[in-house]
Amino acid sequence: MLSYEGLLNDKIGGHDHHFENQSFTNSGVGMSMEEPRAKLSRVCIRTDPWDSSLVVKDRYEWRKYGQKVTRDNPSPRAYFKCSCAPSCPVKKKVQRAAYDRSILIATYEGEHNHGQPFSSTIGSLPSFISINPSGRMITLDFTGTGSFRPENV
DNA sequence: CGTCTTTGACCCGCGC
DNA sequence: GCGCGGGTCAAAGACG
Repeated sequence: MLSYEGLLNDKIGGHDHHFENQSFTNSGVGMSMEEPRAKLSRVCIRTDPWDSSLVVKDRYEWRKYGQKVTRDNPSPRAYFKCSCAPSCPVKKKVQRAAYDRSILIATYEGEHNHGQPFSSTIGSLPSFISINPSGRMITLDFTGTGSFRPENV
């Protein structure tokens, strides 16, 4: 499978930013100490800088539970939680790349406790960008894996 | 009616 | 001890 981390690493490594590994300190939230080490995955997604919403629809469903602007990035960072399962410890952080406002960096924290809502049996859906008729959000669906190219416009 | 998004405020941790 | 920053939760509103 594609190593998004590697790809992402290569891209970010060139510019180097404060997007390295975040100290996953289990503070404030008394979550189960099943997995002391959460899996961190970073994905680079190309999208439009005009996209007012950072709702990235991958193979899972996410529910945005917060948004904050950090000092490191002028762009707002969005926090997502897996809304597919009630006990999904997976969290996702999405933020626009500082070096390229047209690139979204999604940081996945943990693994899913349930199967994907979308059956990847077919796998005939490479990469698609679906813009909701409401025009309020843009959905990136790369169910096919590795179809998106963070480089070249 | 249910679901999801959005914004603000609050809390905690760390540093100095 | 105080300040800054980051992160999360909660409530309200909107839309399907």
